[in-house]
Amino acid sequence: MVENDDFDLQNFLPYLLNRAAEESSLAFQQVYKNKYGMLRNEWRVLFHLGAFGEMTASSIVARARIHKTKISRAVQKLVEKRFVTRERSEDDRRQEILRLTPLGLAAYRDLREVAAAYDRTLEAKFTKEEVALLRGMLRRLAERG
Amino acid sequence: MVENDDFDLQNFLPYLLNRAAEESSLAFQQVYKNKYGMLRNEWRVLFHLGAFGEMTASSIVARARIHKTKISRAVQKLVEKRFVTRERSEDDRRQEILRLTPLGLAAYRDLREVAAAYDRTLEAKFTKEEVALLRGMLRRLAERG
DNA sequence: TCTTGTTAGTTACAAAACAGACTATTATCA
DNA sequence: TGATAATAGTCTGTTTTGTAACTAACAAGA
Repeated sequence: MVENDDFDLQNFLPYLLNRAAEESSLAFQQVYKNKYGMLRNEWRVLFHLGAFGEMTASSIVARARIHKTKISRAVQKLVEKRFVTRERSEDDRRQEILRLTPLGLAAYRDLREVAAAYDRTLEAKFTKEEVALLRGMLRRLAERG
Repeated sequence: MVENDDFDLQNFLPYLLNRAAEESSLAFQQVYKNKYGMLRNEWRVLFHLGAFGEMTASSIVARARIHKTKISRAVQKLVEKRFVTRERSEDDRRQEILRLTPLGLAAYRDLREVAAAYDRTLEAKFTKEEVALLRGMLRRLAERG
């Protein structure tokens, strides 16, 4: 029987990452959920459109690595909320060009401020160097494969 | 509409943490899902029982910070799979004492090996010092509040 | 033209998560 | 003691997600 008393669940990186991700998402989640009735995928789409300008659903899929069915549903909700418009592309009529409405832009700007402020409170737990290292490591862990 | 601002979604810690958590959970998830038909909360319960011995549902709730309805359902599934037994406590008849069966223990040991090996491949991306720092930071981020 | 294949996005149905009500048992305290 | 609150755990109805099939538009070769 294989014994491995060195293994500790509390040190298992996927476990720690999940716990940290869940806990650190809570406070921000309260805001976009209570103030704008959004779900996680909705603010992600909103932020992509706010940050990168008009995009198609598939370009958001490629950039955010969220499954296309989630994007599809998030876009539907955002259109219902009048935060986003969609227009069929002339170049390729399969594509829909997504854009923020003025209402969506206002929500984006508001939430972006909230996110930036919240990020600063998270960063304040560590030194600048630690935060930079953490971001780099998280990026490597988030890579495919 | 690309705006000039200092906030970058790609640097937002909750976003990075979620991405890293999702990506780093995938490979291990394949194993406990395909090999044992388990869900995330099921392996978490299994690992708690394997690591700490017999526990009640509420002590797992306290330790793992998973909602009690999730624990309840995970335990039901594990009992159906013959990995776990439950016995009503004599001291407090509201409580149920959960224990791994020999089958459950074997699954735990197998998955623990897989987890340990997988953790080593994640760690191999960084230096020992970086990994230690990462764990410390993730723990602080996972703290309440 | 006629396949055959690819891509954009939606839909349908099952699986799973979430939230709150609920039962049963124990604890507290006037 | 009796009233009230707290705790352990389950159940139920509603959302949300996951998976795969689907429509529609484009593309490329024979």
